[in-house]
Amino acid sequence: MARPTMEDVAARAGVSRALVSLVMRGSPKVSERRRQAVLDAAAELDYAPHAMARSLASRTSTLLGVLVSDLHNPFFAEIVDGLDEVARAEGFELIINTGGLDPERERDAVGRLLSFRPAGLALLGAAVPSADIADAARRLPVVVVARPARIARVGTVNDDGRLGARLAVDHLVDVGHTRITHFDGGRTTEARIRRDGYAAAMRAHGLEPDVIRSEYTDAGGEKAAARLLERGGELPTAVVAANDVNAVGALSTFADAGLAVPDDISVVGYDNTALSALRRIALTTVDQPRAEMGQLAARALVRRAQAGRGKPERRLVTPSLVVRSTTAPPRR
Amino acid sequence: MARPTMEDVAARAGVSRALVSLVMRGSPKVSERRRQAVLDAAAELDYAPHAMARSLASRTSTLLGVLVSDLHNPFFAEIVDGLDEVARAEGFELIINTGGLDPERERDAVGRLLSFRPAGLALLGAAVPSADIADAARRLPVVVVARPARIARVGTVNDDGRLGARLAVDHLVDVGHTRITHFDGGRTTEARIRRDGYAAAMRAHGLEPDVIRSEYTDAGGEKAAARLLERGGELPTAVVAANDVNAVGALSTFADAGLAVPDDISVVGYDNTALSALRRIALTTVDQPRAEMGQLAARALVRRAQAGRGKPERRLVTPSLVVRSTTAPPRR
DNA sequence: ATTGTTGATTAGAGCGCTCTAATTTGGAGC
DNA sequence: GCTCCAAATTAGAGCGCTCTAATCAACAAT
Repeated sequence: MARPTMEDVAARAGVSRALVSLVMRGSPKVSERRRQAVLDAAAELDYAPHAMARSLASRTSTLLGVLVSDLHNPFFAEIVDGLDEVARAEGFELIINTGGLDPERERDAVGRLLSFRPAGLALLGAAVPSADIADAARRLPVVVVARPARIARVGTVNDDGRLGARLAVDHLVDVGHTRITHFDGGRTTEARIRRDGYAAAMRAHGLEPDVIRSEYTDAGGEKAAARLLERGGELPTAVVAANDVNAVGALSTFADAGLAVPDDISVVGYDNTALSALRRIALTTVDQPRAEMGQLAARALVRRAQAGRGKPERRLVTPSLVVRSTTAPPRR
Repeated sequence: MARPTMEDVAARAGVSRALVSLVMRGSPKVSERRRQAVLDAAAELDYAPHAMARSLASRTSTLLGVLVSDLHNPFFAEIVDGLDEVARAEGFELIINTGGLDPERERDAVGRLLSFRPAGLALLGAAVPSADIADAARRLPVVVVARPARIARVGTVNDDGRLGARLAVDHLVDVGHTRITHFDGGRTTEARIRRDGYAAAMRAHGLEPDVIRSEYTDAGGEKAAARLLERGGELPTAVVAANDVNAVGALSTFADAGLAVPDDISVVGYDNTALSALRRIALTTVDQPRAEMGQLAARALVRRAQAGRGKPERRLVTPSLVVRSTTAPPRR
C-alpha cells in the first residue's frame, strides 16, 4: 500500500535523491548512464512522483480549478471537454466543483478550489458574486466563460450574442419573414445581449421587435409559446428562441396546437447542442463553438500561469448559423 | 500574491503554529480565548489552509479521482453530479479526467490522477484495461460505475440491465405486442447483459427473440431501423432500443418511412436521459437512477477511504420503467 | 508549600519533493 | 603527473502543514 518515494529509487539506483528528481523532470544535465539506472530502478519499484509534494516544493501547480454552474447541461459539459483537452496537452489536471447557480454555495466551492492553490480558475456560467471573483483574480489567473463580465484582471470567453441573434433574424428575413418574435432567456447578461441583438437586427430591417419573456428551459419554451398563442391577434411566422431546449419546448406546444413547423411557423434555437442535431428535432440554430470556448479558456489560464504576469484577455468567439429543418419561407 | 501561511497567523495571534493547526481543524482541546485570537488573526490576514500541504503532512487526501469516458454524454454527466453531491457533503473534491474510451489514453489519465494520491478513484464507463484497474485497486479504493466488471478489490455500481430489459419487454407484451425486436448496444458487457435480459424475457413469454446489432448512438439507431425496414418480411410491432439516443435515431428513420409511432410501431429507450423527457420526444424508457449511482459510488469510496480497509461492494441499482408516448397497443 | 493531575500549548521532526549552492568527476591541455 | 574547467552530482534547507511527545499552567488535594 505504501508507495515508494524518491528516496527509495535513489537508494536502489545508487544515486542521490536530487539526481532522481532531475531525471523525473527530464533534465538534460544527467548522464545517460545514470538516467538509465534511475529509470530502471523507478520501473522496478513502480515509482511515480507524488504530484502534491512536487507542487508544494516547487511552489507551482498543475491543477486548474473549474466551477461549473451545471454540469448536467450539455452546453457546459462540452466546454469542460474543451478545457480538458487543452489541460491534458499542457500537463494540467482539472479539479471540478459544481455551483448550481446558488451564489452562497458557489462562493464556498470557489474557496475549496482555491485551497488547493491551483494554477488558474475557470468559472463556467457561474453566479459567483463579482466581488469574490475580483478577490480571486488578485491571487491567480481567472477566466469567466459564458457569462459576459467586466471585472479587473479577469479574462472572459463568450460568444458574440449580439451577432448570434442577428444571424437568426437575418436568416428568417432572408427567407421572407417579417413577423418574428423572440422568446428571451430572462435576466442574465447573456440573455440581455441576445435580446438587444435581436431588437437591433429587427430594426435594421425596419421590423418591429416583439419579445416574450422566457427562460433557458424546455418548460420555459412551452410556456412562452402558449402565451404567444393565447395572446390573440396575428401570430408571428417565426420565433427566435432563447436557446435549444427552449426551442424544443416551443416546438412541442406548437405541435399540440396543430401548428406545423416550419410551414405555419419557423423556429430558430441557440447553442447547437447535440439535441438540435437529432434528426427527429433537426433544429435550425445558432452554433456556439463550445469546445473552442473551453480551449480558449484553458489556454488563457495556462499562458498566464506560466508567464507569471500577463493581462487577461476578453475573447469573443463567433457564432454561426446552422440551418436545419425548422425554418422555411412563410406560407403566404 | 503570496498568501499568508500558518506561521503568519501564529505570529499575529501570538501563539504557536501547532495551535493554529488545531484551531483550523476544529479541535476541541483549544481554549476559547485562544481560538478567538487565532480566528481573528486568520480573518485579518485572509488566511486559508493550504490543502496540499495539509494533505502531504497528514498523509491523507480529500481528492477523489474521477475518470469519465465521455463527459459530453449526459448520462455520465449526471453520474458526476451525484458524485459531486456526496463529495461536497463529505468534504472531498473531484479531480476529473476524460478518457474518450481510448484504452491508452485512459491508462495515462489514471496514472495522472493517481499521481495526486487521491483518497479514491471512480471509473465511469471507462475502457481502462482490467489489469490496470486491479493494479490501482491495490493502492486505493476503486469503484467502477456503469460497467459490469469483476475485479479483485474493485467495487462496482451498475443498474440491473437484465431486469431493465425485462421491464421493457414485459410492458410491450402487456399492451399486446408479440413481435418485438431489440437493437443492441454492441460489444460491451453492459450491452450483452441487456441483450441477454431481452432474450430471456422474450422466451419467458414464449416469444422468439430478434436482435439487430447496433450501438449506443443516434446514427446507430437510424441504421438499425433502416436495416429492419430493408430486411423485408413482416415488421415487428415494437422495438426495444439500446438506449435513448439509439431510440431517437430509430424514431427518425421510422418517421421518414411513414411509420407512425406508436400506432404502427412502438419504441422503448433506455436510460431516461433528459432527452427522453422532452415532450417533443416523450420516449417510453427504462430509467437508470444516475444520480443515485454517482452517490453510491462516492459513498463507497469515502467509506473505504475512512475505514482504512473494507471490502468493496458490488451494488446493483434497480431500473424502472417510465411510460410516455412511444408505446401503445399494436394495431390489429 | 508540595504534589498530582488534567487540560492547554508548543517544540521539533518529518511528509516527498525541488532548488540553490557547493562539491566531485573526468577529461583536455600542458 | 598536474592544473583547470565544464559537466555531473549531491548536500541540505525549506515548501506549509500535521503529529507525537514533551512542556507548561492552573488549580485541587494533601
